[in-house]
Amino acid sequence: MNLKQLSHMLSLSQTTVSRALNGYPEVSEETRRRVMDAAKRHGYRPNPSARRLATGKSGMIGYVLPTGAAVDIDPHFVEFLSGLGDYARSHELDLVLSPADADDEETTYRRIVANRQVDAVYLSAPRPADRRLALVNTLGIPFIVHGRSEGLDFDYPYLDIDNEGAFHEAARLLTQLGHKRLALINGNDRETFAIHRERGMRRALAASGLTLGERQVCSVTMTEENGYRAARRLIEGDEAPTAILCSSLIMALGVVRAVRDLGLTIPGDLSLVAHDDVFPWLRPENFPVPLSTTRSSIRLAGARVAERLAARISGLEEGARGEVWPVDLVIRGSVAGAPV
Amino acid sequence: MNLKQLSHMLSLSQTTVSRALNGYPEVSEETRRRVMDAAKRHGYRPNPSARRLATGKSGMIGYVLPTGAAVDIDPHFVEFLSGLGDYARSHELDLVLSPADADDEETTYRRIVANRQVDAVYLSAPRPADRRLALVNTLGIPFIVHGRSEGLDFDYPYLDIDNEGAFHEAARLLTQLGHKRLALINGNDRETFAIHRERGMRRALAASGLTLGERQVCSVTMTEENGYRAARRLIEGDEAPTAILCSSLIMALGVVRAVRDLGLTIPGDLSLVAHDDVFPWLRPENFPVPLSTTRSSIRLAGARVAERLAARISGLEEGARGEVWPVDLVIRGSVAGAPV
DNA sequence: CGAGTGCTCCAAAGCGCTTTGGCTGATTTG
DNA sequence: CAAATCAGCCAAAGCGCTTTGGAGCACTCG
Repeated sequence: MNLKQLSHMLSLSQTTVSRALNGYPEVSEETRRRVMDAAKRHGYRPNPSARRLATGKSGMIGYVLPTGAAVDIDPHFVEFLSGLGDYARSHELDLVLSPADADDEETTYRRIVANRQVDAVYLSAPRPADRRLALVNTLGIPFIVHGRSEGLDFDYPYLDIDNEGAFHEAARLLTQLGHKRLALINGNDRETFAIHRERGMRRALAASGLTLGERQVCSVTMTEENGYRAARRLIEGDEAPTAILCSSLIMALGVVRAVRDLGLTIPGDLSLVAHDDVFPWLRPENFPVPLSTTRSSIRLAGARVAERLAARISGLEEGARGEVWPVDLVIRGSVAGAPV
Repeated sequence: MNLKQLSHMLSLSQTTVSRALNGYPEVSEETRRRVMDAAKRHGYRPNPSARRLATGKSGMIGYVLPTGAAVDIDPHFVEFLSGLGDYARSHELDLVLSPADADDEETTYRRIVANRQVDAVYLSAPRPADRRLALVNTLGIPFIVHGRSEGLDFDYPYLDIDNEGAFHEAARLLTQLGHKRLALINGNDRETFAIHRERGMRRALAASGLTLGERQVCSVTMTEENGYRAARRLIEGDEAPTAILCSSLIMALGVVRAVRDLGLTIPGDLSLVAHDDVFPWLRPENFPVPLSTTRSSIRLAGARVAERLAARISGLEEGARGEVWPVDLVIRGSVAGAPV
């Protein structure tokens, strides 16, 4: 069933039918109703390729997926996707994942924009002075960044959580509990979120006249194993920390294992706070000792990004609005006063 | 730069240019070279919407993503995606995720097929007599199933791992070690993979004259928490098992925690084997006691599915070929003889 | 009463590509 | 040597939709 057939059986022109369906004003309400009715009854659905060809719009949002033998997609991605999908579903938006060589995402961005495959894109895991943002910005396609960059000479729309504030609060709590030697097990410190977390932590320490030594900061890919290694290195080094901030629950698993292996206890010997993106399959309250966290649902962020993307596509949102969500600090059993 | 412009500057017809570019034979080699050259030099790229409209092909593969407030996307998905992306990237294939209400995926399948949005689709997590397969099969779009269904009156192409064999082997090992009371912590038993695993396990037990009681089998969503609960229920019940098979590493985390909470040890009091899909961020060898596993890389499966999908699209693969991959049984410290 | 004003609706021109059905001029073939 | 064949190219017809530029037809108003 296509437009031609439909309009023919209604004895109307394709123009009128098209307009009726797309809510244009120059068609009478009665006609519109008739058309809508017939369309529904015959299950008419406009062919998206044709529409795209005519309008240039696709009803899809894009994401360039860095891939490669050595590249692992972040497990956070799937939760973000859940949220995105939640919103997208109710608006008949599809998501196009364009796999790209992790070393050369630019070509892919150019391609999907040139091809008009998608109406908008979102970017994630931005770095300071991220070239992708500059590219996408000049390419002129609507976009939203999940996270923030830094040191760019233009503004852009983003959604981020207050990573700095979160780790500031967490560190402040620990210093208030008397901890003097803190350490940070962070994610990849080329990404802005990690930089912000470190910054927040340093600021809190500075307020108590403390500092964070170079050796008290680890920056690694967020795996259980890396959490374990980092924790061992920290604890077995001189100046062993009495409290650790950790950038992910998965790494926290490794920290907990390391602490156990070393015969220490949480929170007796070590206080631990980790960031929780709220996974359904791994929850901080179920850690051997319930884990204190800075919490922010990455899933909700996904839904919000989709919502804003949709708004930008339809012209409802414009400009470079940045949105920063506060992060909850949730205290559980894994923190205590500094050991004496 | 579009076809018209390009053909004009070459003083050729659009027909000829199009044919030259698409490798049709009715164009001389010299002309072809000239055209190819000019196309590359001017960075000509055919507009995919136009091409799609004309050919009906899109260069994209589709996946219907079940979503909903209560629906969590399986974290395995992201690893599968890594593999899929790896292959897709090198073949300029994009992946379209169409979010669907988890209770009504059919509408979405119909939509994406009717719309010709994608050239092929893949389905995952099939159930016995899965209606989606029947639907997709009659819809006539190329597809591949990751996993298998059962009880369907037609054949279909799939890629699966030997779940039954894997759990058969694992269970056999345990019985050989003298275990008499085994238990299974399985995934959702409405999905075929879970059924196969249980079947394999029962078969192995039967061979030793043992059986698996109803109460020795748990079927739950694969989260850490559910693993913990299931383990506690099993161990604290009467007829506590001396060995547990577990369908995922994430649940195994919970099992380990439960065992600890109860003051027991692995493998002294309980032997544990889990299925490992090979996540980069959680590895069985890094469990407190290195975990024995049945191992199969879900990432490789993703790549293979993409490869076969591409083959089907271009007509290189036909028919209902099923492919079943063997699963490695990897013995580590978490199994031992049955306690006396 | 004639011009102006809305309101509906339509024919036709794209959007950029592929593909069908020729049309040429050169080469073979009986 | 006329007829058949063939390689190489082209014009034009779609694919199914949106959108431009009117057209027709009441009505209103000075």
